[in-house]
Amino acid sequence: MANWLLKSEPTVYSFDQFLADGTTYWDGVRNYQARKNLRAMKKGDTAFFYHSNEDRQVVGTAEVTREAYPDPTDDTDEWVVVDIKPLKRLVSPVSLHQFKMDSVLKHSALVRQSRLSVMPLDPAQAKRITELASA
DNA sequence: GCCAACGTTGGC
DNA sequence: GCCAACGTTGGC
Repeated sequence: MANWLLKSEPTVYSFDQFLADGTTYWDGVRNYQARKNLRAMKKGDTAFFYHSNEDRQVVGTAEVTREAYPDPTDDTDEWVVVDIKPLKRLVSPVSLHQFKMDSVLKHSALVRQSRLSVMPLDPAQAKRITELASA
């Protein structure tokens, strides 16, 4: 089972809204690398939910419930979405600053490729986020 | 609000 | 196919 990180601006779509919705499709991806990652997501995979801009921290987890299918908000049929449902809110959110300070997480795509919105995490990185989140 | 990083577009 | 111009993202 793979681990992913999804970015969202809290003013556009927050984790609170996601919890209220119960499920959502992850739309609006218009970047080839992000699309490649979306297509690689499998049902049952875990995704960490990161608030960009104002918040700049990982605030919760989600599970992939449906693999990539055409983005309903896209007329060109070129882009895809996945369905996800919330798992839980983190006890302690993990900030971008913590990522940069951490010997494992500083190598993650979140730090190295700040503009990528859908990115993979390796097992060590996912484990480390979980550790920090429950501390 | 500014700016760096980076992706896309279009002229040649 | 190259590269300058431009637009967008996201951290600070």
